[in-house]
Amino acid sequence: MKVIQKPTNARGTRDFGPKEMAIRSYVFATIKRHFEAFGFQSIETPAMENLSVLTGKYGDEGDQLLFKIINSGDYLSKVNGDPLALGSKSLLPQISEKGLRYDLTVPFARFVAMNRNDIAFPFRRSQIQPVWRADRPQKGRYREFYQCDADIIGSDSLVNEVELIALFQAIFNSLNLRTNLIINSRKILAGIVDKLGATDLFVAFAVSIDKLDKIGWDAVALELASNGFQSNQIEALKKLFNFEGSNLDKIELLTEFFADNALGNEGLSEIKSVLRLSDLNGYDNANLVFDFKLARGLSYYTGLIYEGKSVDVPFGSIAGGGRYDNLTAAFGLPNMSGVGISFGIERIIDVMRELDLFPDIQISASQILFTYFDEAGQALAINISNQLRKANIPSEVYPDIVKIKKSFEFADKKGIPFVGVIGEQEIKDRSVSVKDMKNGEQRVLSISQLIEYMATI
RNA sequence: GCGGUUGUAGCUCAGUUGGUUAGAGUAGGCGUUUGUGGUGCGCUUGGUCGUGGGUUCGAGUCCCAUCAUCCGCCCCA
Repeated sequence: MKVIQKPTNARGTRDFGPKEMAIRSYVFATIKRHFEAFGFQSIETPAMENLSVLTGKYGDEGDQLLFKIINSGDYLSKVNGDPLALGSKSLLPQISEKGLRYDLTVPFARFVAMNRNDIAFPFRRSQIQPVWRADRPQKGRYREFYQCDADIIGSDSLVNEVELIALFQAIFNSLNLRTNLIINSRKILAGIVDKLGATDLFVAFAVSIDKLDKIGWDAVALELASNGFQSNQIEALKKLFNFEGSNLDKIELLTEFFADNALGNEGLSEIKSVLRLSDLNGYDNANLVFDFKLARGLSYYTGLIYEGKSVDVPFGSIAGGGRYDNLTAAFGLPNMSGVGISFGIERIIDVMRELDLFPDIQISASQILFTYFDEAGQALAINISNQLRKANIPSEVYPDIVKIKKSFEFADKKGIPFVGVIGEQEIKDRSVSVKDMKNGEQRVLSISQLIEYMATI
């Protein structure tokens, strides 16, 4: 038969074979373990949401990256007017009412608004599910990827921020990955433009400043100028943003800068509290860095924001989050402040792979493969295999009567560490010849001896 | 959405200024005398050269379009 079509993955998506899954499971399990240790309760939400839930939460850019699902049935027949004349923009709402989730936070906000009466606040929820973005894929960027979210909603205490920082540190400590957790407050950024008398330029300011590390001050200054900043304002910003120093030095600098600016000072005192409470944790490979350049894109953040980065591999951020005060208001539940952090497992894995931090991840497979020469051997193999499984020893039976060499090659290729041979003599004695594939040693064991032996491996 | 890169066997790639039946390594299959794998040796399957047009006596090679890929930008995990 001729293959008409070359099979490929949809753009920006990947398959995960057994080897990748072993790695992924390990990272997922680590994250999950810490989520549970901090008392987060896991939930799941559907892959698709009504577009009304998703749109308008991520800014214009985000809205464009939403995957829309076309309505079922003869969707064109229900369109009001000539579809072609309408144009994509006005046609869209008529032919699509659902979309794939873009992150886990907005669906969570919907969940909270819907279940407000059943939830004990403050609610700690964790959620590990894939999200989809119609982005152009490139290095470290996919169209389908998992997020691992932990949020605390229904409390505006800074203790929650501190807890999430501790969670961040605990996870990367376990993964043995050196990271910086960069923190800032949207209030500080807002305070800065306030102080300069450029309050309405906040968004342009945040976007440009965020790029400072990447493109350098001169390019940022140009961008600021083209966005309407005056040269004296840019001079003032230059002084702030070219400053180098410790967390405390930066706080000192800003204290002076803000003077009587209420918003800026509020942000600053939040940072101070968080730093003070977090200093007690004592994790040494997850540094806490206050950096008032950090802006972050998602438009719903209102207070403290964070971003985790690998120290050794520059790869964009591998975790991020912040406080959002009004997210559930869009779903009819006002005054519900929340704070969350999201771990980008795809990038964490990419970074760890780069650093070769997966030393002895075992691909799960059977511990022993049974092979035989005839139907009597086959029956005994099935029987013994089931006895082993009852003792929690993964095992499998080679499905065919073949040259024994073949089944040994199979075990070798699959990484099964033991092969049990059941021939005439073994059937008579109800025993198994067990070969250790690593060193080639072979011994004859009774069934009960085999179970005992395999259990000690 | 914008700019660039690359598309030849399952995978990694070669293919000389367009010239006969398109190559290698690796993976796969068979064998190496039949109750024993990893290295060796021998044989072997497998490609309408991303797709569709065009130029030419002749196209894997040149031109156009299209799709996919990877890398930047925007934005983001």
